[in-house]
Amino acid sequence: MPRPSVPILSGARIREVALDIIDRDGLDGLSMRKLAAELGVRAPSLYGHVATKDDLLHEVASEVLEQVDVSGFEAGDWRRGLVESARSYRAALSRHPNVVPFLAYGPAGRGASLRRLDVMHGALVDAGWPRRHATMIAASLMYLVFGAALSTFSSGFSTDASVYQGRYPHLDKAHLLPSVAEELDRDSFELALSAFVEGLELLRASADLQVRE
Amino acid sequence: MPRPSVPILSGARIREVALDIIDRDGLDGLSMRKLAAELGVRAPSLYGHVATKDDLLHEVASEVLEQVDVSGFEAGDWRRGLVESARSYRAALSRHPNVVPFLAYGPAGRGASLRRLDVMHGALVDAGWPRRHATMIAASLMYLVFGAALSTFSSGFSTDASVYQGRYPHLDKAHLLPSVAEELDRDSFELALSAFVEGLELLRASADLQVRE
DNA sequence: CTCCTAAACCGAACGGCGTTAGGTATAACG
DNA sequence: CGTTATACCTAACGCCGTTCGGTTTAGGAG
Repeated sequence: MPRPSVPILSGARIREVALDIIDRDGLDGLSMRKLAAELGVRAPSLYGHVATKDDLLHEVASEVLEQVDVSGFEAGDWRRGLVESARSYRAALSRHPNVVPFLAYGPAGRGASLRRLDVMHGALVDAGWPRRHATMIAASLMYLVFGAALSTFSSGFSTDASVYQGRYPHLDKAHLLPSVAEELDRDSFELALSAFVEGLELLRASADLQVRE
Repeated sequence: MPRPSVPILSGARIREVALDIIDRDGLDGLSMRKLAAELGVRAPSLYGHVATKDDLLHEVASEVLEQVDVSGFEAGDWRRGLVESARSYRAALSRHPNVVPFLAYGPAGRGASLRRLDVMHGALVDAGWPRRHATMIAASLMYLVFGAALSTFSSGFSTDASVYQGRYPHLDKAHLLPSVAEELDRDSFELALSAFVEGLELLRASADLQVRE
């Protein structure tokens, strides 16, 4: 058991299995002992590769966010950039929804995430938005994206139909089926996104903002 | 110490101190033993009043959300209703930001929270929005509100100015001061909110949606 | 006034957690 | 071939949520 001929563990493999467990069992379902067991190893061995569980979670979260693609801004169209980036964020997060609660504890305000925000900010400024507005627009998009990722809505609604029995007369009940809830969540996101971007365009046109086309 | 003449514990007092601890020490800073100690009691005694820690957290979260006021819809103006409800949500959540990560685990899809959504939904339908749109608009507002509550932006940015040293050329650095970050977060929220509502109005006017004034 | 029951707290303990200290066998290198 | 650093291990610490089985007393019944 000591010093195997070929190392069992590596940072990458640990992160991979950790993410698997989180996807399968939820954020609370991940323990260092379980993670070790699934790697064929005992818990303390992990600490040769990972400083702390919290560190590991940050690394996993970063890997998830690494999938986000903000290249939609490259075409020079800020609206298209916003829409496509938002969709990419949502896609990355909804691929691993159980990671989102961890992000809620306060994001890794560093690394790849910041780099993406920097790209967005630069593109918005290039499009003529004032720097402060660029910052606010980027922040707003994060609100939308992370809020949607919480899936507060569908996952909170789709369970336990009996609760609804005559109690909430206005709410329609179609979203009780998981598949419908999922579609509703996607449509809601698209609605929010397009309304937001259209609203920005309106603001740009109406206010004294000189925004380059 | 058994059976004091006047009971030390009550559900309300437990929730109150629990929320204090969460506000002060964060969500992870709350343990049943610490909570008991601050109430002048031992941990097992809590279980006479609370089924489980998770239950307690749900109760505390519900109390926080109880502060949300959706009466803005009563005037019959759906836009004002949306804006004022969103502000009320944000106010309630930013009063207790450390509770938000718990909400991220999946909201209590029941009780007061649903009742509020029902009010919103009803008001939107009364204003002429199709039921499905009403549902999506309510969901979108939740995205915005909870996303903003994560404070992903300012709290993630305002720390550790050294990280920025020349690395993210486009991001301005004004938000590194906490007070500025807070203001920026508020302004970003207002921007997102008004852009969203204006975008909805645009959608209402342009599409084949017959919405009553 | 007494008896009884139920309430409201307690100590001890269980299993699980993240993490550290110290040990051991082997792979890799000089 | 000897040494050293590697990559794993066992044991243990202190914390956690929670359960069990007391123990004392408040509050109502006769």
